Amino acid sequence: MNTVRTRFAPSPTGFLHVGGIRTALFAYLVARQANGKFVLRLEDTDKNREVEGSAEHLIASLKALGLQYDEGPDIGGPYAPYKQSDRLDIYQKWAQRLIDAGRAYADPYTPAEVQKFREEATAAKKAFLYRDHRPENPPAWDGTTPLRFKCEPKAYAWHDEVMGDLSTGPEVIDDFILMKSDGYPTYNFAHIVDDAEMEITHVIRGQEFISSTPNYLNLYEALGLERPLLATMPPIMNEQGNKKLGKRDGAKDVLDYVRDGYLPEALVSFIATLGWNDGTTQEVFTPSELIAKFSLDRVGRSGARFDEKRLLWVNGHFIRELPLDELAKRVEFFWPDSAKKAEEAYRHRVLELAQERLKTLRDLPALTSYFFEEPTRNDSLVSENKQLKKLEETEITRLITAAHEALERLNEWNQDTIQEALNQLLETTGQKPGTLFSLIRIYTTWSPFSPQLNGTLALLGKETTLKRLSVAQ
RNA sequence: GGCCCCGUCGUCUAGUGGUCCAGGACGUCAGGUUCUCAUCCUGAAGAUCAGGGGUUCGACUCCCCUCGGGGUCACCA
Repeated sequence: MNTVRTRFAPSPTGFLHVGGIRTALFAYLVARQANGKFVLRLEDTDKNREVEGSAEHLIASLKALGLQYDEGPDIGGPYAPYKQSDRLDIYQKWAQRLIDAGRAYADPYTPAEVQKFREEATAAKKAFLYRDHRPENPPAWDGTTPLRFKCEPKAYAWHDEVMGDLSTGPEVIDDFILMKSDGYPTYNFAHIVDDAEMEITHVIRGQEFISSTPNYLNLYEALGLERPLLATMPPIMNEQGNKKLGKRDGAKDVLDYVRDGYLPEALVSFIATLGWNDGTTQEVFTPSELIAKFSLDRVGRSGARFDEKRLLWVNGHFIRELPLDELAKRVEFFWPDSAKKAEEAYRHRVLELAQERLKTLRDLPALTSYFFEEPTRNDSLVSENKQLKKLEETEITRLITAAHEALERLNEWNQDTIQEALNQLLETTGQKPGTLFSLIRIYTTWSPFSPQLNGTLALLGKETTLKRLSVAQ
């Protein structure tokens, strides 16, 4: 049995969004699961569309999600180079083979002439086929015109690892362009050559390629190549579900999700379960679970919408599952500035209180700033509070003062002693917890919400707590 | 328009002829955890399985048609 080799072959024409990353993820999982190799190949044969810096961006995105490849343009490998623009001689060689075999020929038409053929077909409500205009005696190819594949039209039936059995008639087979007049190969040609040269065993790609697959099958035959296993992914749709998710309608850069405080493993689990599940009721998967359980034949065939709400839930789930030490490392860049001066151990304890409240790491400052800096008094928190708005000003002062006194008497300052003091305070003041505790919380944090009161005060410390409670008068 | 693919709660999905008047999760709503937010727990609403024909003793599951959605028909990938 040959080693499984999968590849992710993006073109460096922009950032990597969640739709693209899923293909990469599945290719990665298939390779890891089989103890095979995952290859990154850059398909940079369209110099007009190439975007400066996007190759680096692509690489950074894969690494951010932990999809480490074994061979690639930046790390090399046994089948280098991994950038198509560095492999032009290879395509040239394979093109020559087709020419020699009489299976490729120079396109003698001007672009305008081809365009005219196309318009005629459209006017006749027919699909355009170049081969209907195949020249009888094409000139020798000198590299300045497109080189076309001389196809052999026929019906195909083939198996797709995800889509199942597919078939088409001969009417979809055409003389597509192999080499462009600028000397670069087309995707259609280059990927087949490269997959063969790089001994790729599984071609995992999006469904936009499904209709050209019969043409690829035809080319494999002409080249005498055994075709790899084919797996076609269903599209990821936008939130409205009416279009393939694309950059134009809100598909976000995966690195933006990381910057916004999403955990890589949450992104990975969420994206994997967009169209795949293991058949049980398990909803979230760690990366190693995915490697163990993933299978192409359990990938669904219909398009799935990208639901941010669910992603948020998955992210919160992973945040809560993280050991505190690990979470501390992950939030390093998300602390508010004021926290950076605080001691590590203190930050750790704040984080512990915040952990179950975080949906994204980015929520951290809003949830914890009052532990590190003096909060800004905001009386609307009192006046708009259901329990507190009916309290007289003098009553508020009385309660805060009483709280100050009761807490000031404490010799030991911890959650338990504080809770005890608060409980006694309920009795002596005759107030309900909903009133008294809310009031104390607001005066000590000036935040719309905070962790449980005794824990908050314990962490704030006696000095800070008393100071904030004496602002009352 | 031709060709190809797809169609189960708002969303992600389980379901491969009977155990499904359809299960789980997100979201929503209600309640509980001495206060808020979150977590956690409990419960509720929510799908005539796109529609119509078949086949069958019996169809979400098989076949056909219709409708809806998507993809493709580039010297883009």
